[in-house]
Amino acid sequence: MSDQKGSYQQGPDPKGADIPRLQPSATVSLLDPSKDPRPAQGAGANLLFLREEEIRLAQDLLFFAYRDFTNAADVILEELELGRAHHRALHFIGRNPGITVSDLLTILRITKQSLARVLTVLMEQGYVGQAQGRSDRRQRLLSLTPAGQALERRLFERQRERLLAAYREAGGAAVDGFRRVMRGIMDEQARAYLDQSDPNEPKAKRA
Amino acid sequence: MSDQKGSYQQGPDPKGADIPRLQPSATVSLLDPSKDPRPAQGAGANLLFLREEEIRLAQDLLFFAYRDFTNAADVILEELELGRAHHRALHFIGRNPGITVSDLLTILRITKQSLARVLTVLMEQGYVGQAQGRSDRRQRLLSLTPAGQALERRLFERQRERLLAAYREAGGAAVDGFRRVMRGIMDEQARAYLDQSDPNEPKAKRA
DNA sequence: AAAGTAAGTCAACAAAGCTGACGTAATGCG
DNA sequence: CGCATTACGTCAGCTTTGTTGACTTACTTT
Repeated sequence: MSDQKGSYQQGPDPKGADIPRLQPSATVSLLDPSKDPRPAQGAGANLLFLREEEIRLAQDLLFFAYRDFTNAADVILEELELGRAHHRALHFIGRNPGITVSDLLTILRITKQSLARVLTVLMEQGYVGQAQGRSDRRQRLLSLTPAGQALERRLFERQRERLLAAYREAGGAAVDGFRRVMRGIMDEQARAYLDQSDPNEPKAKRA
Repeated sequence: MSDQKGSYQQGPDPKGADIPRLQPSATVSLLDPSKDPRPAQGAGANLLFLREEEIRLAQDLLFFAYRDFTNAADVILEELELGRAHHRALHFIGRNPGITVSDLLTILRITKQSLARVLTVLMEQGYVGQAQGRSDRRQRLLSLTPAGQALERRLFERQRERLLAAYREAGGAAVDGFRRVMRGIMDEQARAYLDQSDPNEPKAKRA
């Protein structure tokens, strides 16, 4: 532990080289509880503390959670010389077998040319297969080959571990809250996609 | 507890506009409930459905929520010819005034060279200022100028709207769950950073 | 005085977006 | 039928943001 980062010297440093422990002065000034503008309202039972700091914390949460979650699969991707873009395509094709190219584009919100780059590789390597649309033969219906399913599963397992641990730690009620908030953050379009994609949630089953 | 988000009607086809409505057959086959491997465990009232589908849903949630959340600030960034990387730097400098370059690097997990690129612009445009470290004069302590604070606030407001709406919709309990799960997803290092950064939260961890 | 550390910088390269311009089937409609 | 439209593919070039590697310049530490 020869290298003390910065000029802080306080207590037992848990891990020499990881966490930037910022100057307490700086940090504290930012979060000074004495200037907590929280109004002392006594309305409903579960009132929200919609202070600025709460929102800023959420920004942090999204950044770190997303970063580390996506990162979980990188080890595998690297050894196969694939990138995250490939993983994303694999994921959504796996979740929507028989999806058309244009539908996939709409989900990913990237251009045809960007998708082509990853799709070409995935097909060349035998992870994704095409089939001509039955009703519209211009369409190319995408799906995972057995190899693609296997790869997707390997990638999935890595992320699953993380999620599982987080879910266990947080508890079932928290998981429900997590889902609700995440849904609320995304666009209406994405919410609609999820509703339609998961026949469990929308209790409207059809034939 | 289940949030009945209303059902979508199958009426006119979703052409062009937004959501790719996938072939029901394809979707359903993926989510066949008949092969639900959910174990009949009895660990308390709120047992978790740790089925595969739940985890895969979370993958979707993270993708869409992160995408749309970060996207919220893009309009402003674009007119200033800045990118998301600039926003990230601005955010973390704003949240940690007086942060050193190396601490910022640790938080962002990028290289010095990558950071230099955005930091140079931010300083040239007068959004970020430097100060020599007092105890260690090699350090450059970064902080937002008034202009930087103003810009950061503009960006913040856009994201805030989204979060606020999501928080209101989901309710206070859900927000707490959201935070817990998000914390659980990220690395220990990131959790430690958050704990140390926010003197409110850090309490006895994990029961 | 020597070694190590914080920060800056040049140069080259990679991943994954983007726009623009076309080409080719297949579909749909007047 | 014939022509416009649509779904998909592809070439070419550019942008953003990340990476290595190789130094340099100040300080600090030993």
